[in-house]
Amino acid sequence: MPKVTIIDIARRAGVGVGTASRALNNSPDVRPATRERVMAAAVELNYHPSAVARRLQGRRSSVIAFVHEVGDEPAGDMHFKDFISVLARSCARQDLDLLIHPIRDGDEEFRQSFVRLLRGGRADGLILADTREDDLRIAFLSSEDLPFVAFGRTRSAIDYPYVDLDSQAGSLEAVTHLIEQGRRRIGFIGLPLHYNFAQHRFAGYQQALESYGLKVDPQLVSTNLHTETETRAAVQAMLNRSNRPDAIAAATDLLAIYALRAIEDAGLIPGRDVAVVGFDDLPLAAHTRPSLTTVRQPFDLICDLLISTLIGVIEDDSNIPRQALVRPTLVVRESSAPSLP
Amino acid sequence: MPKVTIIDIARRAGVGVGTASRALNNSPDVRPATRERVMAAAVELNYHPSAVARRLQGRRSSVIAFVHEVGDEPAGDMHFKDFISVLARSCARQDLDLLIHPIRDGDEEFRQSFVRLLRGGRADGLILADTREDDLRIAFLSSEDLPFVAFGRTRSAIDYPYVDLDSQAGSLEAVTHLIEQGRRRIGFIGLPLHYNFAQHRFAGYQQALESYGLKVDPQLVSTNLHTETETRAAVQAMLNRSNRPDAIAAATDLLAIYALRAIEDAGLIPGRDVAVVGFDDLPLAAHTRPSLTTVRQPFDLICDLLISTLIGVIEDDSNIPRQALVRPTLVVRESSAPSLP
DNA sequence: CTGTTAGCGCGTTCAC
DNA sequence: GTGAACGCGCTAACAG
Repeated sequence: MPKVTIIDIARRAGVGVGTASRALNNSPDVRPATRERVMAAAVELNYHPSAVARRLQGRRSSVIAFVHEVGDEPAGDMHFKDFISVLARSCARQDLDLLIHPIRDGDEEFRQSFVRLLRGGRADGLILADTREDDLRIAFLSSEDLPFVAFGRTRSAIDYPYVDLDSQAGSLEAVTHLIEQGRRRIGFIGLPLHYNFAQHRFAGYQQALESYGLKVDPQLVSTNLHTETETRAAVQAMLNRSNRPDAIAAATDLLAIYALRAIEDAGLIPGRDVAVVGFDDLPLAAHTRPSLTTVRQPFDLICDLLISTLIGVIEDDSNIPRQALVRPTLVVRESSAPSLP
Repeated sequence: MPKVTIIDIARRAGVGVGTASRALNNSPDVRPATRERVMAAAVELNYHPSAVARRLQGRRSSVIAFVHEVGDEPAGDMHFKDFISVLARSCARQDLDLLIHPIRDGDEEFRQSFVRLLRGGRADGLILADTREDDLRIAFLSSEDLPFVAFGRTRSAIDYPYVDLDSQAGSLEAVTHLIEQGRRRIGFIGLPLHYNFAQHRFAGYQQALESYGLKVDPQLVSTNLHTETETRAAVQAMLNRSNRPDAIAAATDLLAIYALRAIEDAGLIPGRDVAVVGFDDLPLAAHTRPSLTTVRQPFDLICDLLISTLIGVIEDDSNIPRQALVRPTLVVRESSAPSLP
């Protein structure tokens, strides 16, 4: 079966290709009757316009690439599938295709592939995930003036487009919630601080305590956690102190879940004796026992912002803000019950 | 900065566009000296060929789409990121771009988008994940004669291209390993059997027992597990029987990890009193305590096969087998220690 | 309102 | 060996 082009449907409808094109793209200047005939011809011949030809001709952008790093975090990434799916849906709404482009952790060969992608017209813009403190990719893209938006801030000096979760605000809200539940000795378990969001989440914790006149007890803070084993050990250590915490704020749901278990192992009742809050609202979080109070990232909003921002950058539209911060929402569940009198 | 095309570099090198093209694509009929000049001009002008124009002109395929379903499994999908990353690398090796195309669980509107993708030239072929027993997408693609390859068999009557893991063989090997370690009463915990791989994994378990003349005790089999809670309850029930199992085979690492915990909770030592094997070799599996014996999916091989098969289908190359079954490998760790005498 | 024509950037004939 | 010309499928610009 030969490929059916716009010429075929034009002939079939007895019109010129120009008219056919206009009819198909519902341009206003077409007589309804003519449009009908063209549309009919299109379905009859099972016509589907070539996206490639469209792009060559030089119209609107049509594909963007999602760039993420792939390292070897032992915990996998339970977010990824959901996030990418939401992002893809956001793209679809804008009639954009989503390309996936993983780069190896620390590998610096991204330059070639970025250029190939963008200059070669395979994609019109990049969404950068897993941003680091000093991100070479951002520096490179900025210097080459290639269109991108980062998901996550860095502490780079350059002013680049990004969308980020306001982790600090989320953490602040979660810990404030603990305090309002009557908790006073609140510990913190976190990821290595070279992740920006890890810093922000820790900062929110500090801010919450300070605003209530509570002191941050260094003994109750552990911020360099990687594995489950490390985390449980850290929590255990806190619990063994004579003046043990009555609540623990975790930088991540995963850490929070480990904490839940460690608390149980120590013979205490998580949620009652020691309250716990997480961060991320993994699908898992609603199913733990006790279910986990946590901070939810509004993926839909983030993805929409990511795309609209990127489009703004691509089209050089100065009306669209180049930066956006998204407030997360607190989801209260069982693990943060009020403190017993 | 204006877009630099092949014409620019031709002029710059003082040759015709034809020659420039040949030089760039290292066609044999070009004098070395000429080629040098062209190449030099290309780097000088920072030239990057337009992938779009290339495709329009009608050369080789350049992008394939990965289609997956997104439902609401509570456990997230810890595989996804790794898998997609490996797949993307396989694509990159073939100079292919990878498009991501999620469809909602059970949503039947995929037809339009598939056609738009394939007929519209946005992608040249599809990789179908999350295949179901009776998969409408496969039926549709086959009937429309659109190029695709499925990751996973179904029990469809149609003969379609697929790559799949030989789950049964993997499960057989794992359970055989348990038996050889001296285990005799082996339980099985599995996912709902409407997943094809769930059936295969269960079948492998049965096959192993039978080949050693052991009976499958229905009391020791639970195959409709979803959540951690359900799984722990199921394992607990097995453990409470007077004649408790001395090993448990799980259809999934996640289930296996839940089992590990349930065994601990029952006051038994996992790996010693009750051996456990999983399936998948999640990054997590090496870090549990005891570390988890499991069955590893060779992602690299699977991805390469997926792509080569798909290319075969696209190019209608009858030399490339349309079906492939990949044997997984057993990874022995601590959770399957020998049975005590 | 509609038909015709000129590119978009490239690979590929076909003559030289 | 190399240059010129054509066509991939489509949209935009210009005539009618």
